[in-house]
Amino acid sequence: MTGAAGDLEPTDSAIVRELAANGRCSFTDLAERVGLSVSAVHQRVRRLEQRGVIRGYGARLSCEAVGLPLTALISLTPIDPAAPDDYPQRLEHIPQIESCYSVAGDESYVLLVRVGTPAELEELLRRIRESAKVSTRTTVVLSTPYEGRVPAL
Amino acid sequence: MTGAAGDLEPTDSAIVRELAANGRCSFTDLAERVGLSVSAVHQRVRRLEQRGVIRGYGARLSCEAVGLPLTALISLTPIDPAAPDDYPQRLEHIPQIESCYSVAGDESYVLLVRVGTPAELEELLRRIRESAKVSTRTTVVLSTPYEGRVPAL
DNA sequence: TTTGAAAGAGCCTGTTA
DNA sequence: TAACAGGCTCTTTCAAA
Repeated sequence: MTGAAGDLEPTDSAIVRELAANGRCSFTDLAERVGLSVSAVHQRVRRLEQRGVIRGYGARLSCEAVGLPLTALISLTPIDPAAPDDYPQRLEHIPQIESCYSVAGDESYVLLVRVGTPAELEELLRRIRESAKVSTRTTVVLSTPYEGRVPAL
Repeated sequence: MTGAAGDLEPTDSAIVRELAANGRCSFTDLAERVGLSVSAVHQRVRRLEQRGVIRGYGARLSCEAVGLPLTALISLTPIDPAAPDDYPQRLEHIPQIESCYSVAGDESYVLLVRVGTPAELEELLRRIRESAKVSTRTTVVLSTPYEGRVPAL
């Protein structure tokens, strides 16, 4: 199946797919691949950006090559169930936290973190527990067969 | 290669940081921000790409806007412990799987998946169990306070 | 490794259909 | 909306230091 294109036109969908895979693709190439004029593509991309469909562009980095070879998933459980639920904000300042998901289940949040060494992970856990008053359960990532694949729109 | 942790030069580090945040940044802007000539920056970026530090570029998409509002984390446990461990390959063809992590702990893998509806999640789980001969434990993501933040190099 | 220059390619606005 | 045409910026490659 081609997947759910959501409320996206076929042309917009093609543009988004192309840019997701190839973020630095020129408008000229883009135009060729989706079969439109350059200015028409240009206009559509701007609209996709303004509508928030495209939130920005980024380089895909090799975590290892960049000094962050250790990835972990950290599940958070509030210690005081009566405390206000502002955990994401309390943790936002910690740069090692790449993603923060609010989840259904036994635990309240799952964090994806990147560090250089086990010692740094230990220190990070200490900071997380301290900053957010939570208990943590950590799942260390041993390897990453694939990650951040482009969705099939 | 050598790829050890922070063996990234300050200048390369600045370039990588800038491109991670701003993937479509022009070489001219990049040169200004890191204080180098355009051609020097150009050369360094090419080298970072060849060394695999920069693996590519992509548009950051809004999953909701793109028709994939439902995210889940799926933990995998092999049914037959004697079976060969080729689960990632067996699942690779399923486009709804964005990331696949091999993890330490009770379970063997954690998948991050994106679908449009609960029904699609149900169907996806069926396919995963079938394709990989695993049992699954699914954690539904209720909201995403933040995701894919740029690492602090 | 960096620089500056120069040719080509691509970007992007305003205008027309 | 989409195409076109313009002026202008950016990319990319060179020789040189």
